[in-house]
Amino acid sequence: MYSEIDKHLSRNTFISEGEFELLHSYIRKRIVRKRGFLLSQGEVCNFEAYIVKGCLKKYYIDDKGDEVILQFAVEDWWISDIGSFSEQKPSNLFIEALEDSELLVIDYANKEKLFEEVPGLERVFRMMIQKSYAVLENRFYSSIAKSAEERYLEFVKKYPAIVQRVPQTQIASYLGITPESLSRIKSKMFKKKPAA
Amino acid sequence: MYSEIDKHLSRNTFISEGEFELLHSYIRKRIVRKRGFLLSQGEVCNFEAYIVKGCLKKYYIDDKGDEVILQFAVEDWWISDIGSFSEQKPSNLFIEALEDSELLVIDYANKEKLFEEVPGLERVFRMMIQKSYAVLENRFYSSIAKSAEERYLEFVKKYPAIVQRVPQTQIASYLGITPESLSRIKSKMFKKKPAA
DNA sequence: CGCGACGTTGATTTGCCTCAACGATTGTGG
DNA sequence: CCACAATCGTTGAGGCAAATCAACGTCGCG
Repeated sequence: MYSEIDKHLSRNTFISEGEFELLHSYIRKRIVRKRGFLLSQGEVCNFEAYIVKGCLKKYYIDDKGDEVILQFAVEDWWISDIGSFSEQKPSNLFIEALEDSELLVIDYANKEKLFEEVPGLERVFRMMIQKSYAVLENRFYSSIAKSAEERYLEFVKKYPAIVQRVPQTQIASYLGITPESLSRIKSKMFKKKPAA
Repeated sequence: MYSEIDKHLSRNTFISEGEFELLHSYIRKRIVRKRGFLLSQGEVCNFEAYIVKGCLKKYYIDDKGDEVILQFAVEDWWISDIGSFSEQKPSNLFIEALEDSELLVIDYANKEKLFEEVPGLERVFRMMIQKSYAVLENRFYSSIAKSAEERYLEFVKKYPAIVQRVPQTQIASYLGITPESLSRIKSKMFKKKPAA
């Protein structure tokens, strides 16, 4: 049950057996059923969740009442509202399971304690978030500079697994376009280059 | 000369006199004249820079040869290409001074050493980047879900000082619209609600 | 079995871009 | 110190990518 997260966290830094045990004592397992919520708007996000199995989405509801999907997350990813978590203030976001999911969660207090007792992990988490920051920057660059079609192609290339697992409507929302537009983009692509 | 950065870094964590001195020995002052470059495309970003005085922009050049501005930074902010810095690989970005600027910079090796010797600062920097992440997330949400006009209003509200200091063309680039569009947006706003 | 979610397609609208021209301001070299 | 160039902001005309509104077939789930 812990093997994946252990491997995930020790990718760049040595962590001893004892430290792993400490880590395990600070995290707990959590199951969320399809359509279940890990976080709802208005709550303080009190966790960072590592996904052992399953698929979730993070989104907010815009003025028009539509979902705007910000992130999909599958196995071996983390999901959280970092802003809400790190400042311990209410979130505007929802995190909802798209499939039955199995998570390992750590809460704010335990994360603090863990860093005190295993300083090496503070480094690991700092590097993780630096990496996330760079990824988000790249996504941001695409979103301002590229057309809907380019963004879709990029998405398919980057996350082929998610394209399989998630309905098209939701991918459209993630890309910031309407489902109708995505449908048209796909049919146009298909005419141009009949499958690879 | 160090008073601002000391205050900045000790906002959330206690740092002793001796630790501050260590910090000062690892950073160095740097002056960049208006239109001077702190980073150019192709270089590895080997610094994180704290702005004591001045104003800079970070941008890349898109396929059409246009500047796409990703960040403005003024006094008491940090600027760097985090992706390039943390992975020590070439950057796609430029960082250029919009005014004569005075910076305090720390390079990769010194930052590592500093964290080893003052673990409390690892925490400070982790929190800083978490904060930056949250800010970037918010900006990203706006860019996919909001109209040009909404984004401009948001910008004016959030960074009134920058609106004063930076030409409109550059703000347009930051907002992901053309200067012409921004001009029209402003004139339309002015008709609707003749100043506040 | 029936209802709601999903995907597709068509007609129309719209927000923003592109291209172009022009006046005002800033900065610079002779 | 002036002249000229470059930068900046504005305005107009026309075009295009994607949104909106609407209708319809399919599928899977309760």
